[in-house]
Amino acid sequence: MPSPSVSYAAPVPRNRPHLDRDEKVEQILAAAEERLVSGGLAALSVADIARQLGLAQNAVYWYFPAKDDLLVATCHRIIDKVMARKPRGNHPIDKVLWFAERLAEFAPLRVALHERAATSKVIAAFEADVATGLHMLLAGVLASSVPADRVDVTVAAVIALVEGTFLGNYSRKERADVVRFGFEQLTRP
Amino acid sequence: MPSPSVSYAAPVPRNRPHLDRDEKVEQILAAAEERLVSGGLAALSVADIARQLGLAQNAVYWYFPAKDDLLVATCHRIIDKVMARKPRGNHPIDKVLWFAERLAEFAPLRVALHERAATSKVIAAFEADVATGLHMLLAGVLASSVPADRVDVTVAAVIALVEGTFLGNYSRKERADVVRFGFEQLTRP
DNA sequence: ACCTGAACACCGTTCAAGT
DNA sequence: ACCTGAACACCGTTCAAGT
Repeated sequence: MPSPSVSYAAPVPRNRPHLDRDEKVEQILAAAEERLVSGGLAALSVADIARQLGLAQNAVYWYFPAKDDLLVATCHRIIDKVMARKPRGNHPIDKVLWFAERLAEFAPLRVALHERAATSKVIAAFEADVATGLHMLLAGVLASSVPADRVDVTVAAVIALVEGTFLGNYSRKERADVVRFGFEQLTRP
Repeated sequence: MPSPSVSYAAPVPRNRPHLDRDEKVEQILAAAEERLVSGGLAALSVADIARQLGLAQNAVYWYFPAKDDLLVATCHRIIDKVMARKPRGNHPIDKVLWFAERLAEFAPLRVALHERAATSKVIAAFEADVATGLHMLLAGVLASSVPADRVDVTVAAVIALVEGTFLGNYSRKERADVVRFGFEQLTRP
């Protein structure tokens, strides 16, 4: 009779209730983030993640009922990481440049998110949330240096300026130059 | 013996060399444009187009060796249509607003193009071509109203501003307001 | 030159079943 | 609660073959 230590049919446990749930979610999100940041939406594949983790695809579907939910959760994770870090410098332009650089790291993600928002309600809602959050954040930064009746349109223009560079092939320095110039012009009295 | 007029097995001719080649390409491109403009890259499917035209998928692959080539050709077609129409008004701001509106009609396409450029060399090259073309066009428009040493950065900022609105959920009027304000500020001496 | 048929390797998603 | 296995309907792409 075969020794219990010899397991040729199931080298991987079929179930892992002993592991912490958050830890398992974390594994999935980490794998998703890696793919998403490096290669955009096209690189995010549920099947591929399951393969890497040695799971069946349905193991992922247990935690995230659809790919869009995984996408939203991953974006949330990334944004939280960014927000945890605080920008250096006190001048508005420094803060804006800092955010522009942080966001630029995830430019393909930003684009991918908008692509999916056309089809998925979950993604559209999330994108709207992030947009208003970003708008309010920047409005707070500009409140002291821009006349009140111009804050909204200025904020919208600055955000468009920054995000617009995501669609171009900018180097780090080129983007900084354009954003700096644009910001100074847009916030002139 | 069966009458030659009864054809139960092949109601559609298996080949159509009698049709003009350009006309067949046109059919494919029209179908592709329809999907691309309405639903972005996700809605562009070679299989789906072939289904609509009553062809095998390989019939499409005969004219376009890969999906990326079909995408580029469709974008070319759309851009040519836009460029064929001339903007009204002589002031720079009128021209910019006109272009912003035209481009906005194909915002999902612009985003989809950038998404694919990360993976496909064909798309990347096309995107770069369009970008330089647009840059030169706008530089010509601004040459008379902006100091020479500022033209490049101003053009880059204006393009980023316009394209940045494609990533937001703007109505026609909101976009016009933001672009108008942004353009006036960016081109101030 | 032009097109079909069939296959390949990949998706996201779902159902039924197991522990 | 958690996970597997198998299937479904869809992709883009390729090969071999037909006219």
